[in-house]
Amino acid sequence: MNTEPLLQYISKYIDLTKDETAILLSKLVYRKYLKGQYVLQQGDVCKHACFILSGCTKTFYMDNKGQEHIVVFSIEDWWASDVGSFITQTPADYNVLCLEDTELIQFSYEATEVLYIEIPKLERFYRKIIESALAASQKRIVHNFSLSAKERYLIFRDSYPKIEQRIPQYMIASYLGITKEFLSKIKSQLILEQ
Amino acid sequence: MNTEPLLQYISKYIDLTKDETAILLSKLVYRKYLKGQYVLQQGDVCKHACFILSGCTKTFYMDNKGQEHIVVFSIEDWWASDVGSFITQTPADYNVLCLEDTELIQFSYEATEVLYIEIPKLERFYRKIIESALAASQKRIVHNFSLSAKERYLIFRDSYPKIEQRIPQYMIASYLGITKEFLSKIKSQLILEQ
DNA sequence: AATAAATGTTAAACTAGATTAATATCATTT
DNA sequence: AAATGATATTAATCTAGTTTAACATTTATT
Repeated sequence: MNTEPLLQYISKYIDLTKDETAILLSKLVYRKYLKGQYVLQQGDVCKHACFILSGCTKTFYMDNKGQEHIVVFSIEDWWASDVGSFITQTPADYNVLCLEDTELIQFSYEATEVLYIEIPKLERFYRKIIESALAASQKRIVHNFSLSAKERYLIFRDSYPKIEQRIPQYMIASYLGITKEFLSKIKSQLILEQ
Repeated sequence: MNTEPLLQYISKYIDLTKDETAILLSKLVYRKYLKGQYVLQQGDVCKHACFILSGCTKTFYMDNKGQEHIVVFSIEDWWASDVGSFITQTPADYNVLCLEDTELIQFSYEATEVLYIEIPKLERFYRKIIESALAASQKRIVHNFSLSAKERYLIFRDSYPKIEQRIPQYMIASYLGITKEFLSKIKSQLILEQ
């Protein structure tokens, strides 16, 4: 497995010695999924936090009316998992599905528990990642309340230009919390405006 | 200051020795606010993570149309701060205002940095808290998309029965992301139904 | 190249929730 | 007990976003 992207990523937060790096890598598992495969299905326990090397996933929730709601898209150098399920080892609320062939590195729950003890620094690393994810999540709640669908779309487009091009429009609508028809309307409006 | 509630709370996640507890307490500051006072104002840097001993705060965001959006209510045994601002030490997006006279324990940013080094176990403690907060925040995003205002109100009422009684209805409406008039309508509907 | 499958657009009718505005209730102060 | 300010209700009108349904376009498959 190509561990460079992960080590690079970790080094932004903490410094690992050679020995520590060796321990870390010995606990990790490489896994490749094909487009259309599930990394996690709601109802199953999320046994791995996954660091994406290549490809793209959507994390979504299927409500009791059978409607799909996309929580987040994940691409290279980011994570895919159901945090709630992973930390409590209880059934997941979310599905993680590959939108492209996807290579990732799995941190199993057991491995993280051991790693936190063997390399306490990793607590700090993981804490920092989760802190930023929480800040982003809270900002999204506020945006959903205070901004119109059009404003939210513009922010999404600016924040994730790379993602927009790789993903069908109806999924972006689901991420924004609107229908595909309405997103289509917004886009044609934007074209008229400029 | 009465440190019992905090120590009790921490002990749910990690075990501290007497020495560690002493170090921890030596870095903390007790602070009392009156009803109506700000613990944090948007634009200021969030210099403290605050553990609430008594009282109640609202964390809210004032949008550019002058509208207030409540992100969270915090009471005894919970935290109040702007995580994003605190971890990056950049200006806050949120305000934290006391809805009652409020006693709290301040963890300054500098103190937490020192404490993480002196008592590495605290990384684990804080990581776990943040993880649950993230899981809760993600669940809220999905709820806001997939549930009607009425369903969201019922979930709020069930999840935070203690909070509902202490807080004016128009603030609960703001937390739910609806107008006070519409919440009023929902409540009268619920009365008719039963 | 032809067909099927997936994705995107348009427009009309509809609804959850917002806005406005008037009135009612409750708590606090004088 | 009257008066003030804060909170809550009700009803009419309005709008952002949904639903339904028909059609258009792009992509993948044979």
